[in-house]
Amino acid sequence: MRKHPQTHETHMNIENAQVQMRKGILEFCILHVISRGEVYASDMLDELTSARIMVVEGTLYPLLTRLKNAGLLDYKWVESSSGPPRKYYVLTDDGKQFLTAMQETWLDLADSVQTIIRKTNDAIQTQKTS
Amino acid sequence: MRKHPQTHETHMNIENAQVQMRKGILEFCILHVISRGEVYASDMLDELTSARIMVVEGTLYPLLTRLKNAGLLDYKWVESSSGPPRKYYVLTDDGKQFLTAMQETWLDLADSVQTIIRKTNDAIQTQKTS
DNA sequence: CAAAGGTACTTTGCTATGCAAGGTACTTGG
DNA sequence: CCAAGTACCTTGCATAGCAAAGTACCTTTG
Repeated sequence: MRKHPQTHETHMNIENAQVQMRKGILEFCILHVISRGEVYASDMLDELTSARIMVVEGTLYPLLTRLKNAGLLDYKWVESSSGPPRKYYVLTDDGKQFLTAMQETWLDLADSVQTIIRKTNDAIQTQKTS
Repeated sequence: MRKHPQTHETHMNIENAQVQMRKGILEFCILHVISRGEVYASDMLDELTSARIMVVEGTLYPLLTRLKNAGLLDYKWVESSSGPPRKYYVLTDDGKQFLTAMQETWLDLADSVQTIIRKTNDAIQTQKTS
């Protein structure tokens, strides 16, 4: 059964654009937070929220599972004095290496976007003075 | 009864991470390039490639269609002296407004990530001096 | 004009992944 | 036992990047 005609219906609003922009960067940010020392999911949620990077459970848990399966993370169960046990995560050696590579990617990307923005500003200046 | 963990087989390599990071930012970069003046797809590919933002036809054309359908872009056909006619794109007023909002989103995001990176560096310094 | 080659735009099928919502499981206190 | 709190997990869907294949138009060459 064929799908709808190719309407490309979208939710092209700024909220959705923000969601799209965050994609892929979450992974980087989470590795960063874990790199500082053992943390469990709620710690990460707090950390990221305080840095204004919105992330929810339904995103975080599958992501942690993927990173664990990829060998970038390891965890141990730790009893809590007030509730169920928690999974405390740490980076593996592969994870540390991966984080370094991602940081380079991020810095390159941020630089590239800065280049785009600057070129636009240059173009506007040229228009004004001509 | 706890179920078995799900496998979540992934391609957790740095190339894929780079792809993920670019998502959502492409839209912003393309709006930027178009904001400078009328361009057609090959112009955009050249511009973005020269800023080291990799993008291919299979990504660009559907994205342009989405942006057009969302009312952010408009285009006109222009004859070429050497080949088939080209679609020259411009931003609509909505598109300009949207670009402004996206730029704010980008700057916020870049700042948030910078905060994360700085906090990690602070944590490492504290570890060393303790 | 027919074939070949170049340029430009489009579509298909697949995959990854964010997310809302709902579910499972353990602990403590009444 | 039941209710509330905390923590971790799963399901189902939508978005969007991408490789590759397809369509269409134009120019050049014989």
